[in-house]
Amino acid sequence: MKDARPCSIADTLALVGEKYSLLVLREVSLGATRFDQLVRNIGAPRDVLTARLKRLVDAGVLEKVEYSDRPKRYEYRPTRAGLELEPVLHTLMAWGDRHLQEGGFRPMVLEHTCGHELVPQVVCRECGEVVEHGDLTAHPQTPGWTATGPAVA
Amino acid sequence: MKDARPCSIADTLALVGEKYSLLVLREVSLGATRFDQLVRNIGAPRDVLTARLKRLVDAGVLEKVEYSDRPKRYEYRPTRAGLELEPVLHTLMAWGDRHLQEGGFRPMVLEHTCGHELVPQVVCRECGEVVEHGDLTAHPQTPGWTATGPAVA
DNA sequence: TCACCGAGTTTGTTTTCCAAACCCACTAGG
DNA sequence: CCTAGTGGGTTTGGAAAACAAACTCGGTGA
Repeated sequence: MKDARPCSIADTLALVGEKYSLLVLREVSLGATRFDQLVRNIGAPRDVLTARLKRLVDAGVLEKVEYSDRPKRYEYRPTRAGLELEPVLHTLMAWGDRHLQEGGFRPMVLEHTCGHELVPQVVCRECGEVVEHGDLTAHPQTPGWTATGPAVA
Repeated sequence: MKDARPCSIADTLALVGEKYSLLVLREVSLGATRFDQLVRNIGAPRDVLTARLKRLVDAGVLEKVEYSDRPKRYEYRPTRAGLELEPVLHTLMAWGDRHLQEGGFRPMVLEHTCGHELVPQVVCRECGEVVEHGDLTAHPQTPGWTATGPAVA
């Protein structure tokens, strides 16, 4: 991954894009914050999960909190930054619900305080409109890069 | 990944969550649709990229389009389903811009048709409110599962 | 005393990733 | 004709990561 386009999507994925990392975020958001719960609910190998948790804690997305000494036991809670990844989870869920669940099967429904089932939608903060592909123009800010690739190549 | 929570987030990630897959979507959304462009702009090994493209085509997220016979050459275009993954990219970008780019460095700015820089936000489609963590309640629809794990364990 | 629990760590094997080199069809230049 | 270059891959061989299962450690409860 050298000489690639500088991009905050790639940078974010470098932190939370490894296998299981976003599922860890899903679990801690739902309140399953302990190691064995994570192993069971995600189905990840324990050693891999250990590595992911360490990385997420180091990145400031989770914090390791002692919930018992004697024996020492810890749980993993989402930080503010961690909770702010929920929009990513919601857009992934929305896409899966729309394109993957044949027959309308849904394993989980999130209810919004407004009383309805949550159907997440991305809007422009400025004008409030739903963001469509055709409504966007890319402006590269890195010398040598254009929207479709390196300018000097 | 056996016996894990049934979940459309996990299902979606199983399709597009492997390393580089979402970056491929980023590139084709920006108009870089050819193999060598993808290799250069993403920085992925060619054989891995080949595997990802095949998977994304099989999943119906990309389509392989001939743009020249003699010599046969193909490009990869996002399908409608592929373009509908853009909200995922936008929320990843928003998080990275907010938490990762110290000093305000930005490699790319997306301009919305409203004339402002795009700052993506997830809202509830029903009421239009910005979705916050505390405003959600999970309703499991799978027998044996609750919000925090298996009910029968 | 013995079984059990949570939270990992260790072990040995299977997969995947990776960079570099190579291949093939074709085009352009000399 | 010979050679170089381009686009879109495939092949090769070694390094890294994932995986399941077994094990460890501190402590509890019967």
